[in-house]
Amino acid sequence: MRWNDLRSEKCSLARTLSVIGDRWTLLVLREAFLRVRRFEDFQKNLGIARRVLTERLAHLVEEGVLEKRAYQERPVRHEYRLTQKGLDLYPALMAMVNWGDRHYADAEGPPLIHTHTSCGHDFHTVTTCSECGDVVDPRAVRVRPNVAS
Amino acid sequence: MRWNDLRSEKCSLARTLSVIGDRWTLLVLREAFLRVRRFEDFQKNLGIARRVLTERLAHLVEEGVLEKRAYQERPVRHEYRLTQKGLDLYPALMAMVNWGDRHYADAEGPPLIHTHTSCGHDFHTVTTCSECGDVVDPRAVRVRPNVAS
DNA sequence: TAACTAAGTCTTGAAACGGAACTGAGTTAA
DNA sequence: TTAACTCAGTTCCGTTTCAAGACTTAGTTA
Repeated sequence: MRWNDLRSEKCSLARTLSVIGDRWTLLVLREAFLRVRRFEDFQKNLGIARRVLTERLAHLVEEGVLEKRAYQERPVRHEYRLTQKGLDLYPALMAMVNWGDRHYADAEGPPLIHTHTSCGHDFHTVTTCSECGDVVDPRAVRVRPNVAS
Repeated sequence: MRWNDLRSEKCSLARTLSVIGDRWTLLVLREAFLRVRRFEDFQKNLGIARRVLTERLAHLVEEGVLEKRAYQERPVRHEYRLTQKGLDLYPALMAMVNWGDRHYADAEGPPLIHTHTSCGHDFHTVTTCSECGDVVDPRAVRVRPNVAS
């Protein structure tokens, strides 16, 4: 299976992976969530090959995850900002951060502390059921194909 | 940056990606969550190159995400099962599935329907704050380095 | 005029991948 | 009791992608 085939799979995970499913893209998005916006800054922070960065940014723009806009003319310089669709990836990123925090933190604890400004506390994300609000245990989930589709 | 360097980054996302950060690994885990356990079944369902599958399964076993156990002797045959650490990846997988459902579903809706057996409803996951229980908006989060670490 | 900056593009050798054939231990069918 | 089959890999080879670093372009500052 090739990258482009992923997009046409009847699977939302595969479709998501066709957009963000490689290591560099996720790290680019990490930087974007940390408010990095410029090519040079992405490149310096990540040590990514410039050609690969060019290609990944273009792909994310094409998919509507990032928006490219000029922040000055003469010379024209662009920045890359998360769109709403990009912000919607936050739960996925945070779920991975949480897993890393839980299973790969060193003795001093996780590398970053997250504060929820609306309640004022340091926090981590919790994955709950949209219907009953309880924490979701994967063993309590059954899956069936959507017959309509 | 090479794959192995990711592991030693002071970033939980990078560390997580060093384990599950490539397209095939995530698809292998999708199958595992759908209760696939055998080499041949992973291979057939995914169309993955056998060498790549061998390598990914070994890596996931090494990291403690999957457990390899014999399900018969004579001839010895093994199966791969999610460990608790593997099950802990459920929020990450589901967050990606949700994003795909939201942004890439076709007219008939998402490919799969998930039912929460403990409340009986079809559902999707919601990412909430561990402290106040509200849905987390990324714009309401501030991040700081863990000074202890 | 010279150095500098941002945002790329180009080149080259190394690593990873896809596809398909091959292996080996044991089992079932003729 | 040989032939075909199954599962779980391993090997080989040509193609694709990647890493690293040099080069380019448009305009700015010293």
